[in-house]
Amino acid sequence: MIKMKKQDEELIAQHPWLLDVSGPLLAWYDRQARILPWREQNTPYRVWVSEIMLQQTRVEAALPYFERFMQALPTIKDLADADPQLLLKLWEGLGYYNRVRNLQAAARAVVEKWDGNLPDQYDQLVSLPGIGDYTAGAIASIAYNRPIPAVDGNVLRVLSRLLASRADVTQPSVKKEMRSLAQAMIPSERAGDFNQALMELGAMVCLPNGAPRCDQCPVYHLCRGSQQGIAHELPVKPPKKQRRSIDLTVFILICEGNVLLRQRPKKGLLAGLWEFPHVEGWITAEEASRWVNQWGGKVLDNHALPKAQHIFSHLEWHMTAYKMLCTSFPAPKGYIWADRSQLSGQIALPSAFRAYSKHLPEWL
DNA sequence: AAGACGTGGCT
DNA sequence: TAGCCAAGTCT
Repeated sequence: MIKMKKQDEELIAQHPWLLDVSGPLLAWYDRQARILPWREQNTPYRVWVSEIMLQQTRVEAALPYFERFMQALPTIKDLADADPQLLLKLWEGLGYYNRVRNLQAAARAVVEKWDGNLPDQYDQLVSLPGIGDYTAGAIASIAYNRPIPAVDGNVLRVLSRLLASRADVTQPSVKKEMRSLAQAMIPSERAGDFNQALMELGAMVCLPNGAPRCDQCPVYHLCRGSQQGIAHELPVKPPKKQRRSIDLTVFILICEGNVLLRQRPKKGLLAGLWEFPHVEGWITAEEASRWVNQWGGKVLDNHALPKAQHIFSHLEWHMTAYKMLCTSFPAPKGYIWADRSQLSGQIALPSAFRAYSKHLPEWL
């Protein structure tokens, strides 16, 4: 029996009926759980990689990446030794690219400190880069069946509704309380299944956007939110702030079957990925040609492309672009002339330029 | 504490 | 169309 902190005991004592959730929830999970590759084979490494991929990312989006990643890098040692550019290529299009950098940094630490074996202790897991409170709990419980809570957005939503709580779930203090409650709810013999069942319920039944499918819920009878008719209003979150908007002019420079690309800085947005050269603001075709002249090339043909936009979480790019066929010139420092095969095998381009990059096969 | 950090799907 | 938001972490 895991010892509970005194505050935790008092907290769950206020909601003793929450202890009735695990029974029906696990019975539902046993019937309805999706078959997922990291569930079929829940080795610590596979669980770890899946949890990192699933951070702020839907299962359907992560699925193809997971299979490819595990095939390319079957062990933690392989991950530790991998070429960082290959890692970015394996992550291309998944977003939040720091995740894969941290994954490798953590793999190297695991090889050094624990001979390549992922630890099973929360404190050791949470000390690794990219593994926060949620992920440490998820790995400890799912891979090692340790009774540690794994409270993600799904669980916050499910618990808010079960409790009919209007507390702001983005507040760390509220998350902390939810973690304490989730901790107390864990049946120690099936910790991993219970945590996954809570998340699965949130993903499949207790849906966000005011659309819970309460008629399908195995713990409907225990849910204060549905009893009070407010489940669809929960959880409560503060309104989002407005995004910053940036105008960009993108240069698609093409010369003899190659396109000019440059690597983004090591830190910040899309760090380390490759991109089309661009300048801030919208400029004319003549001004764009002048940039090429400055690099030592002559524009043979200049074609304005349709405007495109890309929405990030915190900013928006409004892009216009010129496709310019030009004479050969040496790539400036930090730039490369990339051909088709490099693009398909080594160069990781962010989806932000997809409106233009999708045409590269025809242009090269 | 609040903002940076991607992307795609759904309403 | 525009907004919401998903198995969060780091600074």
